[in-house]
Amino acid sequence: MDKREFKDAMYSGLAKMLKALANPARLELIDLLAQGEKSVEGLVEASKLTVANTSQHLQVLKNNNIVKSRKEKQYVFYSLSNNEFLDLYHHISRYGLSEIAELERTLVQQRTQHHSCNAVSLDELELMMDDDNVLLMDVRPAVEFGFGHITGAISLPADELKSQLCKLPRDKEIIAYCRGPFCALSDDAVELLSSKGFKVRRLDEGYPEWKLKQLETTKTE
Amino acid sequence: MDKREFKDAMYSGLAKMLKALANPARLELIDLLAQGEKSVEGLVEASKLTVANTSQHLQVLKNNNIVKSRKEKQYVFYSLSNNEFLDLYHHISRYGLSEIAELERTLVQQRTQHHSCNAVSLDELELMMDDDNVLLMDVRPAVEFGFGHITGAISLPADELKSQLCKLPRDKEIIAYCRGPFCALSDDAVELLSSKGFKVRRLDEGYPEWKLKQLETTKTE
DNA sequence: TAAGTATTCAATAGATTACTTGAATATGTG
DNA sequence: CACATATTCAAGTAATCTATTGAATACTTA
Repeated sequence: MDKREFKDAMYSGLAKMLKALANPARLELIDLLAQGEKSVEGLVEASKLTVANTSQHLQVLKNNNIVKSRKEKQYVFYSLSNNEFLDLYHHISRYGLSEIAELERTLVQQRTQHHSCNAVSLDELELMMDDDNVLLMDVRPAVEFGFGHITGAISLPADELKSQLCKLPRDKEIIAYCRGPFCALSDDAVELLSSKGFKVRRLDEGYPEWKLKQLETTKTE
Repeated sequence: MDKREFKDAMYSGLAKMLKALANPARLELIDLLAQGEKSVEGLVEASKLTVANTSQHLQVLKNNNIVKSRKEKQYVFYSLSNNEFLDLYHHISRYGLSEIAELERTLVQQRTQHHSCNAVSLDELELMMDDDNVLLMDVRPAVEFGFGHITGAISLPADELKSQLCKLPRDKEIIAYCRGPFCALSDDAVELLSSKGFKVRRLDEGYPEWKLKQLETTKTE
C-alpha cells in the first residue's frame, strides 16, 4: 500500500460515511431514532416518506453502521448503533445551527412565529430544576417518553395538549421540550400555551442532547 | 412556514453542508488547508488533482462557507473559514478512525508497514515535552511549519530528512509529526529513521489537532 | 502592449443518487 | 391453508455529482 492508496482509502471511507449522512430524509430519520427505537412503520408515520423509500434510506444508514436493526414478529425495529454516533451528530447539528447562516435564519423565523424565541438552554435548565415553580413538560409521543426522558419531566404529548389545558398550573413556569432543535413539537406547544396565557418557554435542545450531557458528566465523575 | 417546510429547510441545509464534505478529494483539500493557507497551485501540488478540478472543489467548499479565499497578485489563496469548522472536522475524522472498522483496519495496516504503530498521543506528548531527551520533529514542508507548529518542535521536512540524518541525535527519542492522522509523512519519516537505528515514534495526530487543543485549554483558563 | 502564468468557467460524458412503482418475501392470524 | 400486514427487493427514470477538456478571464512582467 503506497502513500496514495492509503490516503485514498482513508478519505474515501470517511466520505462514504458522510455521504450516508448528507441527505435530508436520512437526517430526519436519525433525529427520530435518537429518541429510541422505532419500526419502519413508526418512522414512516413520523416522517413524510413512503414505506419503500424509508426502508431504502435505512439500509444506507445500516450499511454505514449508523443504525442497527432487530426483528420482532413481523416488525423490524431500528435504532442508532451507539452513542458515539449520537455525539457526532450532535456536533454536526450544533455546527449547522451556529455556522450556517441560512439555518440560523430559518430557526429564528420559526421561533419568532411560535413565540418561542426565549428558549432555555440545557445549562439554564439545570439551574431551574430544583425550583418548584418550574414544570418540565415532554411533548413528544408517549412511546418516546417511555424510552427515556429528562429527569423530572412529565409526559404530555403535543396532540393531547389541547384537551389537558385545564390540568396545567397557571402559576408555574412551563418548559416544553421535544426531539431537539429541528423538532417543532415544542414550538407548537409554546404557541398554544402562551396564547392561552400560560407562562411557557421552550428548551433549546431536546432529549437526546440532554442524554449526551448526562453521559459526559457521569463519565468524568 | 408550516412544520414540514421548517423541517425540510433545516434538514436540507444541513445535508447541503454535509454533501460538501462527503467527497474524498475535498476532504484531502481540507486536511491541507488545515495546515495554513495555500494557493490553488499549492493544493494541486500536494494533492493528486488537476488544476480545474481543484478549483471546482474549492468553489464547493467556498459556497458552503468552509473555506475562504483572498487574492494576491495572480494567486488566489484559500484557507479554512474558521476554527469552528476545524473543530467539526476533527470530530468527524475522530469518529471515522474509531468507529468505521474499515478505516481502523487501513490505519493499522499503514502503521504496521511503517513501524509506526507505537504512536504517541497528544496527551502523552504533553508529559514528554519537558524531557530534554525528547526531540519533537515537524516533517511537513517548511511553509506549513512557518504558518504554525507545535511549540518546541524543529522543522525537518520529510524530503530533506535523508540528507540531514547525520545531524540528528542518536541518544534522544525522536517524535515525528505531520498534518494529521491521514497524513503519511511522519510514517515515512519513522520508517526511514528506525531503519537507521534511531529511536523514533510518530505522533498520532498532527499540528491542527494540537492547535485545537491549545484553543480549548486557553479558552477554559 | 504582448506574452506568460494562475485561476475560473462552460460543456460534456459517465457514474451515482433519489424516489416511485409493483412485485417478492416473511411473519402472523383466522 | 388462505389472507393480511410489514418489510424488502428490483427496475426504471429523473436529477445530481465528478472529472475531463478546452476556452476565457485576470493579473504580472518584460
